[in-house]
Amino acid sequence: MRILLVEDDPVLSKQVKSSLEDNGYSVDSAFDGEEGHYLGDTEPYDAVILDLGLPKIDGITVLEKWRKENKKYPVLILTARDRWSEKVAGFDAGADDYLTKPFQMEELLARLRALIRRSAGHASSDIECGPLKIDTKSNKVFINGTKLKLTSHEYKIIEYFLHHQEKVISRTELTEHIYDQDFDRDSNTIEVFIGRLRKKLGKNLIKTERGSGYRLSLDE
Amino acid sequence: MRILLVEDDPVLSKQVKSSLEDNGYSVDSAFDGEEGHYLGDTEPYDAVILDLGLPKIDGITVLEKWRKENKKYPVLILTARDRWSEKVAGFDAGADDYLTKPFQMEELLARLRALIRRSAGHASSDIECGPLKIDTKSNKVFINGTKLKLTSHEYKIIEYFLHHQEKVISRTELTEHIYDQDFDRDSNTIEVFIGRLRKKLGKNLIKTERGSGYRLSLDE
DNA sequence: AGTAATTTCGAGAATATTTTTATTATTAAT
DNA sequence: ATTAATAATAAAAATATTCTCGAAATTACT
Repeated sequence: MRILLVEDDPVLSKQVKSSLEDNGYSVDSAFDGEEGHYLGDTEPYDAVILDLGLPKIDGITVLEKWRKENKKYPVLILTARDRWSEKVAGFDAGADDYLTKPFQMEELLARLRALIRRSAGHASSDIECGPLKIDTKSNKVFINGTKLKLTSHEYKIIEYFLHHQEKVISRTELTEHIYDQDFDRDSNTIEVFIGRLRKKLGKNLIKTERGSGYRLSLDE
Repeated sequence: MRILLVEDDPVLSKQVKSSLEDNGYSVDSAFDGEEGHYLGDTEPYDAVILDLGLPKIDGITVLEKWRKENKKYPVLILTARDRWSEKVAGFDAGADDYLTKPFQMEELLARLRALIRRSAGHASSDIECGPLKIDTKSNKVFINGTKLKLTSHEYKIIEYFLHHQEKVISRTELTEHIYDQDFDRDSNTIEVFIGRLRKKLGKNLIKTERGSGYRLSLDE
């Protein structure tokens, strides 16, 4: 984990940096707002610790700039002042947390852990198979990057296939996962859906395993 | 946004709840650890405010249970005690923020806003989607820079959408996050609100995903 | 407090889309 | 070549969504 520490007091900065490093972080230090802003702009940090009272550019301004430039890393503001109105301003400028000096190093470390843990919770939800890609969060389906329009049952089916690539899936298995419980399965609905999916996705992604079911696969 | 407030002091609880509601949140209250744990387990909250000193089950234990059960909502811990070692324990149990009593309501609101937007992956308090922009701190909505007049429910809905751009949101999910606990919902309220929002925002921002719900998105 | 204005809610009709069924055509295996 | 399994097509049925209008509830105003 890489941290940017923007703090003008050289004693405190050194002390915090060394504690962070003891705890396994890589730390870059900046000693004024300008330097801090530049580093935050150009390097990919996992979190930033930002003092408010800084030479050259004020901390809040630096933060606002980053947010305007769409920097997403979590920012923990560190400050001597303890007035709540300033905290409110800080949060609304895009700060994720606030800690007032003097502080216990353990508390800083705990807040930092919480911050990083939370910002890590936004992993992608994509699954792919060759030219086919779905985003399970937005229920979107792409073939070679262009979005397809699928109905909700079509989507359920292709999602099930993508979760079980290469596996032969019987009509029964598919039915059981698409519908809840009881369903008269002596109709040809599944076949119809497979047909429609093939028309939309291209002929050769869903193979038919005669006698057993279907299989999603790239190779022949 | 729907909030769970777990606080045993009835005076404070009532006071906080009413402030939250004034600011557009839907609030469920629990008055001991057991009730709190149960609610947090069964209802989908956008954030939880949790007191530490609770009857029946202690706050930290409740939090640990939730995290073990994989509950993801952000938790803000509220406590009279101000010793950092307890804070550290709270964070490591999975808390996302900490506020010590007594506190300024504005600070609680600011921390809550930060928590919710961060958990949705947004850095600053302005969230946009194409021509649409909201300011979550003043609850204002703009389309191409001009301010819109939305009713409070309309605002709640569009805010939820903006926090979850591109995600398909079912009517149920929407209902659960807009209203608190008791609400029948076998009416077409959601559809009516969607209709009105589309009239105000323009037809093509809120897509309907037939069979699943709605989605806020720019592309087709 | 009483009244007016606005907002929310509920029901039914109109519309649009998806799912199912039925039928016919095609394919693969023996 | 015959047969069973699968695919394609189109039309019917089921379902989901939008719209509109008025009643009820809430909020704002005097």
